[in-house]
Amino acid sequence: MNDVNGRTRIPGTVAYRLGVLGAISENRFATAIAPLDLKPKHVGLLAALESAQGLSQQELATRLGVVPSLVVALADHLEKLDAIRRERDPADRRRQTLVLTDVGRALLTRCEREAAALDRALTAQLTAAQLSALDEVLSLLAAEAGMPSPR
Amino acid sequence: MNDVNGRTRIPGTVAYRLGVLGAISENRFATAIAPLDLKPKHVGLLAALESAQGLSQQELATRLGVVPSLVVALADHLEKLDAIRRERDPADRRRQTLVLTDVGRALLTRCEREAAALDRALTAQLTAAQLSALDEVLSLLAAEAGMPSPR
DNA sequence: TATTGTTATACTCTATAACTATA
DNA sequence: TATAGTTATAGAGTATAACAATA
Repeated sequence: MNDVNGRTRIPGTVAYRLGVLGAISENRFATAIAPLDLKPKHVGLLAALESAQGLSQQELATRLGVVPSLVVALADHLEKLDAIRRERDPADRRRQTLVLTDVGRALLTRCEREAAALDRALTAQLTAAQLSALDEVLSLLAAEAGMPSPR
Repeated sequence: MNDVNGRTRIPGTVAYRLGVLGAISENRFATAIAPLDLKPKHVGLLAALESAQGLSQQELATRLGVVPSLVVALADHLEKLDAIRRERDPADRRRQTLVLTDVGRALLTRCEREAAALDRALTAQLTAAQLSALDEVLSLLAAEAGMPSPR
């Protein structure tokens, strides 16, 4: 597919194109949510919390594929926005359980709308068949890449 | 496609998945070429130079979608590796034309092999039909995203 | 006066490692 | 002694802005 005369041109590789496209997608999403004072990683944390309320920061770190100290920074910011609350686990007072507040849920909803709009713009030229092929292929690639998932 | 009960879940969006997948791809490529003392952006510059020899640093900055001062840093490093040479344009002595050396071409070839191997690993589970659908869809997405291309 | 390349500087993101408090 | 979270620190990467040389 990318080979010409047995040579693979870098800009034609799936890896290269995914990298560039991914950076553009993330940039656009970051721009869209900037007015909410959120960055993509914050949204990842909120989404992870929504699907599994009351995770500890360590668990979050694993799910998001980041280092625990980064979760601290993300949680600090989200707490300042009243989007989450930290609650001590009574059973083990070292652990802090993060819970989504109403404000956090509302923020997440607004982010979802932005993401949906971005998706529409991005996939505007795709037929329904191409769209479902994309969905399928992204899932296969994600599995192959061992993509950490907040789901 | 990503909507459940009229709600778009962030982790299901094309934008989100492209972002994560792109970051993973870039990381893997970065790891693969680290022994060559190169980063993905260096390879992007080499690839751009190969398809259009003798570009100025300004032109490169535009093609790569980065700021001119970053091209200086990338070119400094590549020059130290003897992968490129800077040549003053005799017609306009402010301009410096970057040219790929034999060392640079050899490095690029090794990067191409790494990229090809990465692609094989990434797309191992895809059928031929899915692979060509992916190719097509990536091109459409790239066009829609206004992806800067070193080609 | 405008443009090319460079340098100086600063900012964002994230990781590593040391530290505190609980266990 | 081990673990959850935090803090302090540092590094990579990249942008902005001031500057020098040339047009």
